[in-house]
Amino acid sequence: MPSPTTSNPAAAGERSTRQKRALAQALDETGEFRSAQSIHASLRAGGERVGLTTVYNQLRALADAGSLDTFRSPEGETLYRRCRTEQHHHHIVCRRCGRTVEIEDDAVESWAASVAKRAGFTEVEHTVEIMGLCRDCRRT
Amino acid sequence: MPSPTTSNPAAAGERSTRQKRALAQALDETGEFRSAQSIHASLRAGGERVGLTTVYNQLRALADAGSLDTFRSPEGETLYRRCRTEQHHHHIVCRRCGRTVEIEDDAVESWAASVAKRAGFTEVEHTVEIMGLCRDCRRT
DNA sequence: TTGATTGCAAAGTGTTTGCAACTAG
DNA sequence: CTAGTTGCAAACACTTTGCAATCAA
Repeated sequence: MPSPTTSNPAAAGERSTRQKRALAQALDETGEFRSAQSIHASLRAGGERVGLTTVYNQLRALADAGSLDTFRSPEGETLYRRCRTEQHHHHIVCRRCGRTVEIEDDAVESWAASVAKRAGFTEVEHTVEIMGLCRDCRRT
Repeated sequence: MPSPTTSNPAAAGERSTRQKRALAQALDETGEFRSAQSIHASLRAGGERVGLTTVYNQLRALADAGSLDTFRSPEGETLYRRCRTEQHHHHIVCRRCGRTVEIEDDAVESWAASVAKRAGFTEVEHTVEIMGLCRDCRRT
């Protein structure tokens, strides 16, 4: 999306609600990737009264705003995690257990940029998916 | 009678049907990752009479048997591709007109390999999508 | 013949949306 | 007040399953 980014991060009327706070806390507690369903279950288990729809709505909003990293598990769930690095980055995903490792390496970034430029493309953006077997899943 | 070690994967009564053949051909034609829905649509468009259920059934069977690689798209679809050992190439896609340019550059290949190795992953494979505006679509 | 295969219809997932009630500012 | 939020219920998209009809060997 060639977004003319007219969106101010700390945008207009954005309220602080009990639900949002609970969700934010849940995300901070476990820095790992978690599914909406799982987060919702935890909140409920913890006594928080939050609707599943709200969890979905908020997670998507946060992800769209760039505050959360997302990735699809092999089982088909969308997993969310608080962003750790501000910069654009990629992940390696274990195709067996779904475990992910973050990649912070500018090499691809510049590679993609130069390759695109050479082909005459502008306003470039890219996605990279690396899959493999992690150490633990290596033998079986 | 001595039980013959039933360890042959491609064993028992497996039939050759029109549908299976069509599906196999579709998979061979485009060596890229494709969704079940997309494959089914192509088959239908090509005049083949194949049920969506059958496409799903066969793709899953083939994947379980290890004949197909699978991977989840960010949109939530399961993508299938015939297994292969040979390296693949990538494309840059114009997000406006859809024109694609082939990328021939091993840089990413080795980058992906080294990054994966550093993270302790094996049997690695990757996909790269670069999108942008091609020369012709640059100015509106 | 006979068991593998097909594919319609229906059931299941995870996720999104319509929208009336609710609430922070 | 009033626009941002909530969450139930219903809609959705993708995938799987039940099962009777079909068909390859």
